Parts: sequence; C-alpha cells; structure tokens
Amino acid sequence: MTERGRLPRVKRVTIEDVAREAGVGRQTVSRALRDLPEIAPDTRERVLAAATRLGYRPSALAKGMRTQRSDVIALIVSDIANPFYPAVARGVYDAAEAAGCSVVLYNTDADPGRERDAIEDALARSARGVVGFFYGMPDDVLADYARSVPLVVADRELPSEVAASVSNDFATGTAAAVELLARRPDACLGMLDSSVGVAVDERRLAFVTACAALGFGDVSARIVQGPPTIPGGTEAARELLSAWPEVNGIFAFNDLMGIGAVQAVLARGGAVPRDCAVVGFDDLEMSAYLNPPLSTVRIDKYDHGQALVRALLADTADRISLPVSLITRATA
Amino acid sequence: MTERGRLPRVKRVTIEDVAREAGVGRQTVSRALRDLPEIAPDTRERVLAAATRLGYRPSALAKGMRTQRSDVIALIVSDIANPFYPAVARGVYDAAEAAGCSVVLYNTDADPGRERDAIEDALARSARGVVGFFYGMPDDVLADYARSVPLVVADRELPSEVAASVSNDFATGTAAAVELLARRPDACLGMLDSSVGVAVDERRLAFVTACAALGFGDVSARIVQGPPTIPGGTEAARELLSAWPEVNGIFAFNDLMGIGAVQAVLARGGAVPRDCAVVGFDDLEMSAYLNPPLSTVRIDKYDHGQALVRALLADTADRISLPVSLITRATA
DNA sequence: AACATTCCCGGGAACGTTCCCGAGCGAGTG
DNA sequence: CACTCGCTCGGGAACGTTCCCGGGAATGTT
Repeated sequence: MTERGRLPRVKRVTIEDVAREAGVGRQTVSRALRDLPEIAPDTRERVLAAATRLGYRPSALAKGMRTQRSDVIALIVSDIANPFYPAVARGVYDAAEAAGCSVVLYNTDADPGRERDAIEDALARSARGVVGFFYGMPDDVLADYARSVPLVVADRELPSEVAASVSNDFATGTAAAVELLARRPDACLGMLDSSVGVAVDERRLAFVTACAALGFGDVSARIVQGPPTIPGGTEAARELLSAWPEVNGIFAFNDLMGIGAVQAVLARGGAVPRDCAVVGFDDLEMSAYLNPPLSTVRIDKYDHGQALVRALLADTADRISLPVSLITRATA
Repeated sequence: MTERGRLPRVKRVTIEDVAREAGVGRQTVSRALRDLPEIAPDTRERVLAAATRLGYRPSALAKGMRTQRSDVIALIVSDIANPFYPAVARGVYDAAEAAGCSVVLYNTDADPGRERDAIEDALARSARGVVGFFYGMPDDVLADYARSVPLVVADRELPSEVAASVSNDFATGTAAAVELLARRPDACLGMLDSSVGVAVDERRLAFVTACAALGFGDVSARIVQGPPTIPGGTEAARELLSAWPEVNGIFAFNDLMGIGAVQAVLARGGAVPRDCAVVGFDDLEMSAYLNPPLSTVRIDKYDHGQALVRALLADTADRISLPVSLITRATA
C-alpha cells in the first residue's frame, strides 16, 4: 500500500480571493459570475479574467447553503443494474444536465425503507427535486414527502394533485399485446405478473380487461406471479404451463420475465411461438438479439427519463402518459 | 397545468431547534447525533428523542460547508445506457452506501471536455472522491486533478503514484480468447478494436502479443477499428471479412462489437462458429441469451465497481488488477 | 477542608456564498 | 447651483453545521 500524497491539497480559492485579485468587492464578483445586470461591462471582464486566472470554482455547498436549495436531482430506481433503468437514467441525466443540474443515484431494491432513506437523503441535500420509481412505499407516505420536496413519480399516480407523474400507457400497450396473442383461433392466454411492488397492478388489470373485451371469460386464474427477472419468468412460466397445459399465449410483466418464459417453453421441449407465443413489455435493447427475438411492447425509456425531469422543472402536478408501441418480432 | 401548492413548504428544522426542544446547547445535540463521547447517556437519549420528535434532518450542505468535504462520490462513465456500466454502477453504489456516501453520476460520452466538466463539478461539490472511466483525457491532466481530489481510475493506469487504479486483466483474458480461437488447425485471426479512447489499446496490444506467441506472425493488418457498439461491430466485421475472407476467428473489443460481428457473419450467409468464430469481452447479461450465445471473456463488473470505491476509501495509490475468465458458449 | 482532576456542557467563530441595503458618483433637471 | 435620479459598487448579515475552548459541577486526593 503506497500512501498517496495528501499534503499538497491546496486551500480553496474563494470569491473573496477573486475580489481581491480584481480589485473589487465580493458582491461585484458574484454579479459578474452570475451575469447579473448591475455591473459595468469592463468591470465584468476584469473580474472574469481574475476568476479564470485564479482557477476559481464556486462552492456548490456554500451556494446551496445560502439559497437553501442545491442543484441536484435525485433519481431513485430499484436497481440500476436492471436493464430497464439505464436508458431512463440517461434521459434523466441529459435533461438534468441541460438544466444545469447534477444527478444523484439511489438504488432501493423496491424496499420501502430504502425508498424512504433515499428521499430523506435527497432532503438532507436540499435537492432541487426527486424523480423515481417507487414500488414499496404507500401512497400517503409518498404524498407526504411531496409536500417537502418537488416530486415526480414514474409509472404510478398519486391521488391528490400533490405530485406530478409520468407513466406509460400500459392499458393500450397491454391491449395490443393481448390482441396479438389472441389472433390464433384456439387462443388460450396466461400472464406472468410481478410479485413485487404495491402499485404495479396496472398491467394485470389491463390484461384482465383486455381478455374480457375479447370474450375470453375469466383469465385471472391463469395469472401467476414471480420476481420480475429472467429466472423469475422461467419459474412462473413453468408453473403456469404445468397447471394449464392448454395455454398457448403468454403475456409477461416485462421483457425479463418474457425471456424467462421463452426459456421455459423451450425447456419443456416446445417451440416458440408454435406451441406457445410470448409477448414481453419494455423492449430492452437485448430483446431484439435474442433467440428468438422477443415480441414486446416498447417503452421509450430515454424519453421517459427526460419527461420525468421536465415535469419536475415545470413545477406542475400534471399526470403525463407516454405512448407505447407493439413490436412484433419472432415470439408472437 | 395545475400549479402545485408550494406555499406550505415548511422551514427547516435546525440543530438549534432540537437544542431548544431538548433544553441543551447546540454542541450537545451535535455530540448526541454523532455519537461522540463527551455526553451523559441520559442526555443523549433526551436529545435523540427531541430530534425524532421534531423530525430533525441534518443539512448535508451545512455539514459539508463546515468540514470542507461532502460525502458524495462522483462516478464518471461514458454512458450509463451502455450495458457494461450499470452493473459497475451498482457495485459502486453498494460500496458507497456501505461507507455512508451518496453517488452522483456523470455521463461523458468519452469526450475529454465533458470528462473535465464532470471532475470540476465534483470538485465544486467538495466530493469525497472521484471514480471513473476516462477515455478522452490525457494522462497529465488526469494526474493533475488527482492532486486536487482523491481519484481512482478504471481500466487505465496513471504513470506516477498519484492515483489508484483498478483494471481488469486484459492481457490474460485476451490470451485466453486468442488461444480458444486458435484451436482450429487453419486458424486465421482478426480483431475488432475500439476507435474511441486514448488509453484503451491494451486489448489490441495483448491481441498482437498473444498471436505472436502462438506463431501467427504479424496480425496487425487484420485489426480494424470501429465504434464499440453493435452496429460498429457489424460494420467493422464486414470490412474485416471482405478484406480478409480467410479470417475464421474474430476477437472483439467488447461484447457489443462481438454481437455485431456475429450479425455480420450471418449476413454474409455464413454460420457461427463454423465459418467464423467470435469471442467478445465483458460478458454482458444479454450475451448468454443471444442467438447463438456469445463466447466471451467475463469481467466481474459488480466487483469492479466495489473495488473502485474501496480503493478510493483506502486512500492509497495502488494498482489493482482484477481477474477475468473465459466463458465458452456457442460462438467459439 | 482545600485543591486537582475528570466529566459534561455551551457559546463564539468559521466555512463560502447570496440577499439586503446603503453609499458614491456623474448626469440630467428645476 | 441645488437637487434628484440612475447606475455601480461594497460591506454586513445570514444559511446550519462543526471545531475550539472555556466553564461549572461532581468526584477524588492530600
């Protein structure tokens, strides 16, 4: 272990140093840097020159301390390693950067306690706002926090007009997926639903509704839950297919479960979509390169991220719904 | 647009409020909360009770202001939407969280200017440290920043003992991949290299070395560069194969290029690995589910992220090398 | 009983910025 | 010539925390 030289860590250049260097007052420097009006053009130039000469870097901490608000946006997801979130995160980042904000990332694993911790941390940092996916926290607690900090929730709607939300049009997307699966004359549909989350039953409800609209009768018995992962999908599909061997169309909560479902059908010696078709949800990047390529409902994840931040900065409590689109590939 | 009620935004509870509530001094509250010694047990209890009663939340800004150091770790990547980074990010996050730190994320798109901006922003926030992947910035600038803030660079080694680094053992991994591709008697190898980044030639060098060691002569003419993406890999492979139709083994810079290469071989009407084998690098989650599943060199991305933060917190300037492993699937 | 020692506790100062307000100064007006 | 007004500029105060240091009370020592 070689010790790193930590001695030469230089003292910070402050606004006062710049003022001294430029031969002006503190406030004048502040005005020049923030491009405020009450300053003579030549003075501004002089100050700016002094600032660059000294390598002045305003302290975000001091600024936030004084203004009681920092320029960070908290992004809360369940797990950034889940392939659904990275694109959303990039959208959030780009929109935040465009607004001069930084992004701090939180992973909650859908645990209500960690969701709470994340918001609390954002509060402690006087965050400009919080955007994120909350699966564990009840509505009232979330609404409560929305009174302390600007909050935009994704894929979930808060009752009162206290927080904005940006959701995807699950109803339409699910209906399209079901319609696709229902094309075969002997169609018998089942669904793989996520077992985690208190507020993610939209897809399930939409599935039941869509099936009813197509005259399928009660399909709720053919909905089996599992973790929204590839192995979770495999296991859930195995369960579904052994309990209901006549099922020949599976609608999965997300692409991960859809991929798992395909594996399960293959493992039983079946072919996809011949013996059982599968439609996922999300359209992950990988889904197009799979064997076979997965049919799915595309969510524009990058846009979703951008919309989250835009809604935050707009400071309204609107409910935004993003369009989705059915992507037919080889599994249905 | 419905305006959100921003009026009832309550004034922050300060340490002084807690002190008043508990009937003690400011400093006593601070001691109780930070669990410092010079305080009577019952006083601590009383203070803690008052703090929770009031819902006190220490200001991270004020704390950082006073201590001249905040508990944020800057994570700098080229693009979080690139499937390589999310797992690294999760490793960074978990290690940071364990150390009581938050993570702020930066995307640079491998642009030196944006890499610089990211570090500057971290400096402005008095970040505890910076960890990241730098592809655009020259060594000396990076080394310079390392004098201002604890810095750990990934997959790159800085000359002087000024910054720690955590790299993957590209030499060994590449050698294993080449050895695998070289098994067929008529082996003729080519490589798809990344065209972006100033300090990413390790894999290329290792490829040349490994080929030489196996008696292949000069292979450098059969190295073609392209963007490290799926289409980039497809295009590069197309180039390679039309210039050198005898190539029957491709070593790709990363899995993305490897996937692209497979597509290119297929597009030519060839079969993988019969007509041309492919080995990637990284082992993305998706690689196992592809058609056909990609052979690759696995990098433990989560560990990499954790190691980055551990090296940062250890405050040494060590060079850590992480082991990689060859994963033989269906493309080689 | 007087004094030293230990244990608790509290208030001033400082971190670096922005907000508030007052001052200097030249020009325009009566 | 006196006065007002607009344009620049600068210094005090405050944001909420931690560090520094000094003081009082309780305990132990001679």
